[in-house]
Amino acid sequence: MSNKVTTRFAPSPTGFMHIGNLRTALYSYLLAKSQGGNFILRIEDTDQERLVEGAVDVILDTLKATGISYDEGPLVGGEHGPYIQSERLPIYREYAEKLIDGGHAYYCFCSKERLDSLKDENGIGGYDGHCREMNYTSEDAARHKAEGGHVVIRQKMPEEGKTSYVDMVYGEVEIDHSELRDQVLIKDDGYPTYNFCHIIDDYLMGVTHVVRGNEYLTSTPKYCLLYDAFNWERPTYVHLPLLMGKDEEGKVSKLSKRHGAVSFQDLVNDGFLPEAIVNYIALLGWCPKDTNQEFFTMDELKENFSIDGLSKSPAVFDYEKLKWFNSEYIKKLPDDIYEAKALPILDEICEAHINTKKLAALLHTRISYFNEIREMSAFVTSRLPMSLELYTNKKNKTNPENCKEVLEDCLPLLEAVDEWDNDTLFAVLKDYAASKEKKAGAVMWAVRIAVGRQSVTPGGATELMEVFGKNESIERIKLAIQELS
RNA sequence: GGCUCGUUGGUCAAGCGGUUAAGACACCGGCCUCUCACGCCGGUAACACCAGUUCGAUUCUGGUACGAGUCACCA
Repeated sequence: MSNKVTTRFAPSPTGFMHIGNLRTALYSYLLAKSQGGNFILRIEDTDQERLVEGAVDVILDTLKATGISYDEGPLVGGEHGPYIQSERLPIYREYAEKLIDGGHAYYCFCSKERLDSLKDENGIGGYDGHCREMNYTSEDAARHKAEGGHVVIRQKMPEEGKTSYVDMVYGEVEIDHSELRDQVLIKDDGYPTYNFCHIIDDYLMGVTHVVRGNEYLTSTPKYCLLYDAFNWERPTYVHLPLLMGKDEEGKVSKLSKRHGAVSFQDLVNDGFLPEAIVNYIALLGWCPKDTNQEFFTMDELKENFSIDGLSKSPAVFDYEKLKWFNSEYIKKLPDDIYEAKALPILDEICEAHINTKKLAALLHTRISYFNEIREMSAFVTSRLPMSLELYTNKKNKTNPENCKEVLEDCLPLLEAVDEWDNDTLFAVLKDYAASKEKKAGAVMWAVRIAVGRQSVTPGGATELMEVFGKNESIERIKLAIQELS
């Protein structure tokens, strides 16, 4: 086994990629790649009750979209395969038996019902060591099983003393053995628990640095004990601060579905760019050294990543800042790529006479995610109900009365326009304003409100008219005059 | 409840014994402008608390408070 830094990402195929998991994958990947190391993808599908069809593809697709490539794993293979835990069952069984032989584990026959009865009203508590000294043999276990009984293998925790380890982020963590329960290693259905198989796999796959969420901080001593029982060298632990979400009341807790769109797919479906998502989450819990840079490509992240930039305290996922990052990425998109994403949405919601290309251009600097185009284009797809109040603007000294005048004056001028484009329209209205000794703004305001029918529009009066085309623009102005009468 | 970890503006965060305590998002103001946005300029706003160590603590130690995580035949 080489000394190369080796990390892994070991998700459960749950059917969606939680943004917190994605961040763990990112950091794990970056830790390896920042040191020229190896990155492994392993699928942890030992919970048969939670299997979801197509879930592995979701993981694979997400990693591909974000540019997190793995050196070993499903599809690409590698020297430590298989990389799907359900295909490694005999391995776990073998090692569990070694532990039993060594006196570090034992068969337990306690039924689920018995275990449940041991819990307190809060659901806390559990196994009481009932089968600890029974020394059931594998024959006993087989017989009990055949008779319809429950059989699991449990780890035998030391009764006294404590175990400690040094985490790269949190420093020394020490847990008293009295806190440790005899955890299940192999379940009744024959599958291993996470607590057991991840250790076997990490060891066998040569993982040097275990990067995972901080929810494992206090259970890690149990894993250390397992390494010790096998006489294996413990890996280096890098626990990550949790990603939190904030609810309406302002309470923070582990980021979850109740906090809104928290899966990578949700975000992408809403029109967030994978690069923007990666950039944002990279900075949630990590900060580069000696620089204030905030825009990072994946290559730049690899160059700059280091463990000592990791934070200890939990970070609240801020949707607003993600939106800002995304809008910056959208603005940087070349026009053709931007249009390829924006136009289909506009074409879907707009009638044929709308100049969607022009509208898309107006929207380019205004949206923070592509689906925002839908709400921002509502005024285009239908003639919004409006209040005449909108015609009143202090700065331009406009009000419903003088706006009506302006519109009546401009209507014939506009009807006479053949070249229906922004520059021509602008010139026409500007000339009109000059001839009447009005402020250009006053004229533009009247027309913009009449055409846009809302206070804030993506673009000025003449830009909107270009988007609407001559017919619709004239119709809207006529409607406005009617409403003002 | 036990145990573990954490605590710099509303949010992300720099800081690693002596600083006017960075920067970003959000927010507010100004400029630009046919509105909004973009862009540019500026502003409001923070070291949880109490002891101790020290000439000096945001930085080190202890305690308190608050927050979070964990205590599964889930990972």
